[in-house]
Amino acid sequence: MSHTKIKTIFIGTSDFGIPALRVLLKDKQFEIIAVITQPDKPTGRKQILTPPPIKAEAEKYQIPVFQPGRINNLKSQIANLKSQIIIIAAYAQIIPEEILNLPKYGCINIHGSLLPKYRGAACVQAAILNNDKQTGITIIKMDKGLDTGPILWQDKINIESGDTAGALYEKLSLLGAKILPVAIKKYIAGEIKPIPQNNAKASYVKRLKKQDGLIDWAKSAVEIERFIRAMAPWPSAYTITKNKKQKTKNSLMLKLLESEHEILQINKNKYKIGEIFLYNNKLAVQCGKDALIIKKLQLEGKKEMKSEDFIKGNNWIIGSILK
RNA sequence: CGCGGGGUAGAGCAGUUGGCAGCUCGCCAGGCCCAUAACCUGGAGGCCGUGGGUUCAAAUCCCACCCCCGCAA
Repeated sequence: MSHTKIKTIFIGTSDFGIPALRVLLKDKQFEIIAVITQPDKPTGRKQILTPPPIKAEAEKYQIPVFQPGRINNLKSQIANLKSQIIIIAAYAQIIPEEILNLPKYGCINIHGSLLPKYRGAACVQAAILNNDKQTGITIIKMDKGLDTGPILWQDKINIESGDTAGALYEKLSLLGAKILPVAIKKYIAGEIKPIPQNNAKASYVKRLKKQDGLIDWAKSAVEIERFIRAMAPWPSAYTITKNKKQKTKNSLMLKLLESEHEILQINKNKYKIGEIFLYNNKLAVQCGKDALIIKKLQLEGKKEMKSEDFIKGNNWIIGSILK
């Protein structure tokens, strides 16, 4: 390992990359010469122009920040920086091949799944949805494909039974920060050789949309419980219910935030699929198989609340059918 | 000026042709019962988000502001 610092550019947008960025900033073997992130965007209810989390972090350390609308436009400047390596974590833009080839050691990506499984954006959610017992972080050397580059390092993490996508995302973010410097150093020292991914085992998960959170009550309670965790905190699992005041509104969106499945010994003909009923004073919904006990929910325009509290003022909902 | 919902008892909600502030749950006391988280009776608990205005009279109508939330991003 040389005594000079590794000149590094960090590219990322969401807070997923923040722990990794911090670790690199503290590590004396790295010198972050620039951070590239998405442009500030209007966000929140007032549409206030807000910088991406990574930018806010970089500015604390007076690191130069670039925010190109398209990273391709920044090609020459990246070349001028003469970085030896580029780290990418959740940037939300495709990096063109010409840029990938600029740094001596190439571009390194932190990905939140055990590649080649779950290439793409919704990798964390996919692991929960598919009932995986483990997921992890894969450090790859990027090539022109989407998350297809050869693997430098991989580390696993257990998925706990109550893990939401949000919780898992955070754990993975920390895991990524832990293994990233190790992987890079070993790679630069020539101690590890990138291993090509087995494309035959690859799967791809596309970015989620709000609409993907719609619950299908015909599925089993076990599946829906998992679905709710996978959609939390975003896009969040939701269902549609008729409003009590049907004259003014047709329907309301009901977000389900936390639940537990329970195998109920009830007559199959007692409740219809999607029907809401009380079970031990708790809110329950009949699913295709078994029933789901709802613990926490949120009505459109309201704060999230425990289902017991919700019932106190909304018992009209009992007996209605969710679709 | 991005669109929209909301602030009423500890919690969740009703209550707009202005007219004594209600419901469910919880809480307190008593009763019933072998017993109870069940049931009955009684009770406490409110600046109706804030400040103005209209009115004999405002939770309700008008104006301004604060706070919370959904969509969107």
